[in-house]
Amino acid sequence: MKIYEELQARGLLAQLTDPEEIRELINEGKATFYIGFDPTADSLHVGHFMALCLMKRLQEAGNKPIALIGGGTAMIGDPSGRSDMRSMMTKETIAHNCECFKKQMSRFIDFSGDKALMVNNADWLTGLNYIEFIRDIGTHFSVNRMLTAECYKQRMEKGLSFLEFNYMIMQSYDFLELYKRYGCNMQFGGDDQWSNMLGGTELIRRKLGKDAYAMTITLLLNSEGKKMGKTQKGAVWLDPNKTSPFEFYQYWRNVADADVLKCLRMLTFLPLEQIDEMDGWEGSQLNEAKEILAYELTNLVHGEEEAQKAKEAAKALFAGGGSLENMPTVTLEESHFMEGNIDILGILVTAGMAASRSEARRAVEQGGVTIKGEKVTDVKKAYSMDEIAAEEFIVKKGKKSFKKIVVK
RNA sequence: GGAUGGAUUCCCGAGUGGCCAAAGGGGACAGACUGUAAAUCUGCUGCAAAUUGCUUCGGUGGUUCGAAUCCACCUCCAUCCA
Repeated sequence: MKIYEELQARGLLAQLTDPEEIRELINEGKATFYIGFDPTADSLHVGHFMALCLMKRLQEAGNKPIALIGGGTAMIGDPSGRSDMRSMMTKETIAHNCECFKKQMSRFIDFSGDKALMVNNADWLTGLNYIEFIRDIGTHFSVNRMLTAECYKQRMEKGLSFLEFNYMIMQSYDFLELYKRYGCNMQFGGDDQWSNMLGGTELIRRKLGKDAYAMTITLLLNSEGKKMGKTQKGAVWLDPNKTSPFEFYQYWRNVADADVLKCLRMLTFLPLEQIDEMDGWEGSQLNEAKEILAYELTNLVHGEEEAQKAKEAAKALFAGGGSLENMPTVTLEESHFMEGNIDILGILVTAGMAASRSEARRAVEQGGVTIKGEKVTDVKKAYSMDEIAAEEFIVKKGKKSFKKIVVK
């Protein structure tokens, strides 16, 4: 099975400008393609992960990826899929984020030799001369047409600033620039980028008379139609300091039944035959598929050792047995204790399991807190330093939140 | 530049002088049921030394015994006119 067919079978392809041409291009390994990443945070998240996997897959098939970091476009902000304006970021923040992105990407993509490139569009965008630019590029864009694009339509109701309106033009210009500099003939992106991407292919045609292609990746939505990789607390990050491998593992361990197979197909590198076998699984057997999914993804992002640890910890907590070694641990310092004691509310707050003492109090009052297997009913219950240090001090809040407490 | 409408807690949204830490819904959290799923039901949802105290309704001042609510100025947003 060639790469194009594989991508299709995994359900990754959404929209393509020219399916036949693209198929030939990537199957022959003749594509030089780019994917843009806006450095809006200091870590990549699950949404980017899909794009990275795609780059990896295509690179393995002999194509050349360019990772474009949007240091320039980040200063504008993409209005696609947003109902309100982005808050503006400072140049310093953007520069910092770009650095973080670079580090993380190197884990997935082989940048050695000439196999892949990483460039920053700030290199060509920040120096642009306004008059020259609008004469040169602006003439090729019809406002009437731009307004019919889906990404702007949504914003017509809420309001759209001229700044953001320019995003599409900037992104199109990126494509043109990459085509000229590196012979980049294809762009990939999330499905919400479609109209921005088409802008680029058209600009290249008008400006250079050449063909370029665009292809979008299916957005990973859960069965409720919401973007996956987001929790209430924010995105699921790839940076272990922002989302620990254990949390990362748990996120995938807990996906809804309806989403497991889709995730396996779209996110993992497991052979399709193996995934197809799981397709018939139901009930508790489907639970195993979730374990596989969680393990595979943690392995990809954090490595085998971390994946194994997360799996062990999960087993220990939920199924009994397994090792308690690798459970997320919180270390208390002497300053956390008042006269040698710390109360239950203090433990919950310090461990990050409750945002405030009030919240912790509620959890205890409702019978949601267990320590060393025993339910805590007294809000005022306190523990001494020795008690905590003596044996495995496991705090459980609710069904899925566990922390091991140790004393420094 | 002019006219009008608006800004309320995580989100949507009610509240036009005390009965307001602020209705209702969503979400989150906790409990029951379960498979670490979904659905359903129940509780809960500003903070704290907790039958009490403190801080919140875009911002700053003011009126009042008392202001989310009235007044002045400011900031931001939307719609229409230019």
